[in-house]
Amino acid sequence: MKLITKNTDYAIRALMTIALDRKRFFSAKEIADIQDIPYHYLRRILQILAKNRLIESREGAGGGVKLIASTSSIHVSDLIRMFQGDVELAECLVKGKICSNHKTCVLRHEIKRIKRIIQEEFGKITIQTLLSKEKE
Amino acid sequence: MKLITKNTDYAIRALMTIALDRKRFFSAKEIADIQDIPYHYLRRILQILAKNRLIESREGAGGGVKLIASTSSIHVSDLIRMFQGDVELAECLVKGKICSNHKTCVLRHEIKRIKRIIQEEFGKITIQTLLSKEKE
DNA sequence: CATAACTGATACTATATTGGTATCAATATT
DNA sequence: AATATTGATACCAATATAGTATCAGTTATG
Repeated sequence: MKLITKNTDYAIRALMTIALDRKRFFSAKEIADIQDIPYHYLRRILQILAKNRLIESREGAGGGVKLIASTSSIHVSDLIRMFQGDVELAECLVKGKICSNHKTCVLRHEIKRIKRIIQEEFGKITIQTLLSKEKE
Repeated sequence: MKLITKNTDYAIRALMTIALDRKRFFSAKEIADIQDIPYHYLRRILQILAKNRLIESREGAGGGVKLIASTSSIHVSDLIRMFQGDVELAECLVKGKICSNHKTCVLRHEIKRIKRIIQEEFGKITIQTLLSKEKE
């Protein structure tokens, strides 16, 4: 059971890296080197973060990305949603046949409840949290 | 994010089905028909449940599987472990290079905590629970 | 203004995981 | 002997994740 995939993980690490200096632009290459993330893969991740307005990018020499969202407003749950899709509502299988019967729905209900918990827990963790705990 | 995969789901439904009559043997075909699960796939799942001593199987005509574990002793967390592997400890990437640095470990720590919670929550749900809630 | 250092967009490939099918031998019932 | 079953196992398909490559466009700077 995998809660966090590599792309989410890379996104978190990239954000933590550029949070260290909010003023300047970090190039993808620089971040990739620091965090040992495959360059091209990271580039795509950064593009997604940019589209979601967490970072701002600048093209051209001396360009790169810089953080625009506040570290405490970036919740890990948001990143998971961005990169792994939302808490997928386990569909009631088999053309409604099963679902009309209560059996599976009980399970679905429980799953939904647990997903809500997970969402909440990951919602408590922000880039800020991670950075501050790191210092301790 | 997928918490429960189809094989776990099928296993749960198969167990709920055979729990309805603990005395007799249900053939894989019968269960597959009732629950609309692909026959061959279900067969493999039943073999795993048998190896884990949740059900007992009998070969030959009139054979099949029957429940031997008590419904309240079968926790969904166990089934998840059986079919989806255990709470995978997100390995500290990149040959220790990253992990020596605290950054990622903070995240790993949080993930472990959340996995523990999930494990606990799924541990609260048993086949018994599902069957009784179904009746309400 | 040419060049180098960048990102945007996008297409492609590789690998892993999950879901599903098929087959044959062995066993029990009738 | 025929039939209905499981055991074991190999295979294939679909999907998701991870990673690579390329080209066009942009900006800084010598």
